[in-house]
Amino acid sequence: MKPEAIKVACSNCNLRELCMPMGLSENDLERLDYLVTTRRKVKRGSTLFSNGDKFISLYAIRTGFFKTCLASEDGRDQVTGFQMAGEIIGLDGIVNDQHSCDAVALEDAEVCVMPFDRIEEISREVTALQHHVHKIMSREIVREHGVMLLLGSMRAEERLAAFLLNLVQRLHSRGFSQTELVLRMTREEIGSYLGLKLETVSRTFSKFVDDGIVEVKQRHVKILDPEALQRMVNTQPQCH
Amino acid sequence: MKPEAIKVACSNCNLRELCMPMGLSENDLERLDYLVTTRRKVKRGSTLFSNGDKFISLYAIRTGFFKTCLASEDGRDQVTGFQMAGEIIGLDGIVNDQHSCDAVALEDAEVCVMPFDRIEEISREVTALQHHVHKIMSREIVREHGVMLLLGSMRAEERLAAFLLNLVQRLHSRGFSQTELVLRMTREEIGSYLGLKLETVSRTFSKFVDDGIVEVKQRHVKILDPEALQRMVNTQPQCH
DNA sequence: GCTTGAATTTGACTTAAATCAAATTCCAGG
DNA sequence: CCTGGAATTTGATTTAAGTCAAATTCAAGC
Repeated sequence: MKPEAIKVACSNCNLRELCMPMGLSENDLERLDYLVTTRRKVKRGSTLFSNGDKFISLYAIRTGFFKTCLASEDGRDQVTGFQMAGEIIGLDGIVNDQHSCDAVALEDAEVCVMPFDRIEEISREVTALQHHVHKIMSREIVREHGVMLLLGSMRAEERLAAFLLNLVQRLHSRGFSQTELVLRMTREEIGSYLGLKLETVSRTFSKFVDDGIVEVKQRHVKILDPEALQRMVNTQPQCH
Repeated sequence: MKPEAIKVACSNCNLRELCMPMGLSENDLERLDYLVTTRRKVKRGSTLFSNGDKFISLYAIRTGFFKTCLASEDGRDQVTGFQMAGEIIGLDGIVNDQHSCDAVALEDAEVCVMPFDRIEEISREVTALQHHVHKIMSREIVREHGVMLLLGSMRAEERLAAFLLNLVQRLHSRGFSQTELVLRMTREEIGSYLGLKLETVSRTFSKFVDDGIVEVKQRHVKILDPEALQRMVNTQPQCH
């Protein structure tokens, strides 16, 4: 796995607004260019890092789509998240200096490699970066709270609705359509993330189609009635 | 809510090993005493902070027991964690400068108030603190991964077994018994955390008692067969 | 353009947990 | 010590999702 030896500059990357703190001075911006040492390409299906790997770097996703998943000793497998361009991956590794999950590319991807000791070094000097790192970690904690709410108290339809809305919202903030998306993952991976079996995911998609809420052609999804999805997520099922 | 005006020193606190980084120089240790501005007492049943409150400080729990919970717009409620002495609470607030969950004391408690701007300031100068803050946040992320696995793929018995083992393990590392514990929360709160209804929690406790795995007298639990619990967590149900 | 294996859909049936309901136990406060 | 409300337990029943199985669609490689 030979890292590409491209010299990289965050300062003129078009994902800057997603990865990096805003409103930096010229001088600080220059410092940040030293965060990313190299880029690394990850082929679809291969792992960026695996459970047990030594933790060295965080990764900013430049292109492509990842899943992170946890495998317990027995065969159980839980997808803990799906990550797309502009998002940071690898935070799980900090606490024990080794990764505790697998990060698998669901399509050919490229990431910016940011050695964590360098992140720590620069954030001692650039306050905006320090804030930013803290916010990224806090955001991940809050996201996971949301997933706990989903897994702990929602029914299958609500889970899938929340999942679809979350995906299009993130895609939309990256300039993609608010109503159409291509799923990068299988029904089984969606199911693992949502705590459902793949058959249930498939059936729930079919139900949405019957109800005229979405159109589904394989992995292509068009959302016809976003409000209906939103209502499912917001509304407690039925109060008897 | 008048904060107590006690001068506080982490350097001779007996929870130091749980809250604070290890192996500091005399000099650095002294700096850390400026982290905690005040202590605050929280009565059983009242909140340390609520969803929407402005985020100012992290809190180190000195005594007592908390739950954090998320309330969605509809009535749904999800307990996202239980926290005990030596643990840090409030990380959810960093990302949006306001808290996104409620922290409720389940018994009379006292916390050390650590203004976050001061944490950031000192961690720019004391590298060990910087590392420590990062590790604490990463640990929370990894903990939540584990909860996702639990909620996404475990059956009721496995969830409760994992819950009990986690509690005694944390209590044990605080010098308490490895086999006996007093639950600080109701069956309903346990259920909310585990994604189960309170009746299911109660039934599962009863089953464990029938099987001779635990003794339960109200909130007092004695674990008779920890290995049995461990097997439940480790072992995939039955492979047909 | 076939072929093959993977992914997906759909149906029939089962089951774990939820729901509804009632009885019991336990405290906290008068 | 007694009382009332909350917490807990237990039982009967329902239901959402899981399981098992088969058919269908799709996509990648020859």
